[in-house]
Amino acid sequence: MSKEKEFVKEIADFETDFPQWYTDVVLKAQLVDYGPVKGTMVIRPYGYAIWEAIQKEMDDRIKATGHRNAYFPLLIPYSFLMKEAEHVEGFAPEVAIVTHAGGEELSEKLVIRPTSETIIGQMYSKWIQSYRDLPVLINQWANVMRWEKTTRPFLRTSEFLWQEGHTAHATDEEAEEETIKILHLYEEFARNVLAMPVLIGKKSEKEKFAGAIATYSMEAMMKDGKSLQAGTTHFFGHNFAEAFNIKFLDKDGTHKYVSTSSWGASTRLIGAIIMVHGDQRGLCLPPYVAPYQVVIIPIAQHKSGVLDKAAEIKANLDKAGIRVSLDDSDNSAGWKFNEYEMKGVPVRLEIGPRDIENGIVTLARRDNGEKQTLPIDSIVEEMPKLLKQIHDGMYEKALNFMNSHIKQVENLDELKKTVDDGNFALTMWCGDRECEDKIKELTNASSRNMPFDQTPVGDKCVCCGKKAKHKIYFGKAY
RNA sequence: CGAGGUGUAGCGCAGUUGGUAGCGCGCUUGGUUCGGGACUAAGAGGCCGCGAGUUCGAGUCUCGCCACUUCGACCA
Repeated sequence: MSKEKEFVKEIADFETDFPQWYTDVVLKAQLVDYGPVKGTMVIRPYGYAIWEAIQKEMDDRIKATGHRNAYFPLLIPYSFLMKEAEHVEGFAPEVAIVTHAGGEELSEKLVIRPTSETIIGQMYSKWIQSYRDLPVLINQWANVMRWEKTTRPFLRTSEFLWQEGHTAHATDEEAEEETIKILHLYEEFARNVLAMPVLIGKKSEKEKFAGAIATYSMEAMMKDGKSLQAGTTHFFGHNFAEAFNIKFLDKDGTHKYVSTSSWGASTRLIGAIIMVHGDQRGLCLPPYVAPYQVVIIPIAQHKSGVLDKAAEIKANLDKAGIRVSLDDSDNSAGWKFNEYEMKGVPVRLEIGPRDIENGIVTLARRDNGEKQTLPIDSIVEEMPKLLKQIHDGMYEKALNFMNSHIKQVENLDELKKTVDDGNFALTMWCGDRECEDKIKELTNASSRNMPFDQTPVGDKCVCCGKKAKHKIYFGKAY
């Protein structure tokens, strides 16, 4: 067996053992390490750099829609969590609680935030007095903790990083409009930054957020045909306003409850990138979030001039704002090729004595494996165009994959077969919780969401056969 | 919480009937290499998960505990 095949064997087989492949890649590409506390992960510099790129792009978009960043405390009085009935029911089983501090038992237990609706609601009740104070549009970048029973790096960890937006509005219409506006922001972000196609729509009652009137989500399809909820937005109406007494004096001189929304996207997006774009060789990072967009591998670097030329190319790309790394370690060139392919670097430039003689570099694309040569003089000019091409190619490929794995179904047998084969099922549903539960029990698939385009694909519920109310996606999920 | 599995070098593992602690990778140093995971020589590295017991003697046998892990169950 060749060395190359042995290497490939080191990562679990992509086709047959996708979960293990995922874990291998996450650890071997040095995105994370397991933390000493069960269920936590240490995000290593290479993984964190992806998060920083996501943060920057997302933050720009959030601010462009008029939101501002703020920060609220990590610890929340236990009583706050208790104020909204559904919310406490949803989150109580998975919160971590601080009982002691300063060497004494606390008179009131403190919850480590699983999400910040409650503490932000408390503050909004102080801050909001008049219709002139509205809307309040605040976002925070923070860590949260949910004590999950089983965990997987990025996809479900006890502690994770996210942005959570919390808004308060004068009317329900305005608040719901906000949740849908942000959902579209998420979709645009996934498409243009992560090269990741998603399905957006409304969640069922069963799947919605604890305490919400309506929850919307973007669902991405992983390479094994399972779904990952990659971002959600929630419309609360008066639920939290009543629980936290958030009222304003309106123009007509009467006190009214505000209407609130919240929305979040987390480090789970990194897991989505891995499972949407990865392949048997490892990660394949979308150019706009890749910590290094280009890696330069000098060949026979001990020969005079090679490292100098490589450094010169790096300096020029640096100047042009391209994220670039030069690996001048004394590992062999072949080792480096495999290393950076596993780490998902979009573009590799090889520069050796032969290239220098000819005034060219050899260029290899991670996304499709194509190799070409490029005059050294044109690298800086060509690189942004190439990165765009790679991004577009990756989106196209993922979109084709998703579209070819969505099947219309009309009955339970078809639904089961479809999701078992690694597809999403698009179908009609009567809207009853009973049918949804039955589908989950029979097929292990859950409802994903109901698209905004509700053009029917039938008139009978896939489960009970009665008149259908909603067009909806079902799929197995992470 | 239920059922299984595993704890031995940084990582992955072997260790027979109880008798000096091993292998591969990685790491350090030197030499030869360098266009798809190079070769070679010499090194460093151990509380065998923790605690009790049996024994002349325990990585190995017995009991207890702890941790991790897989599959369920649970779950934004």
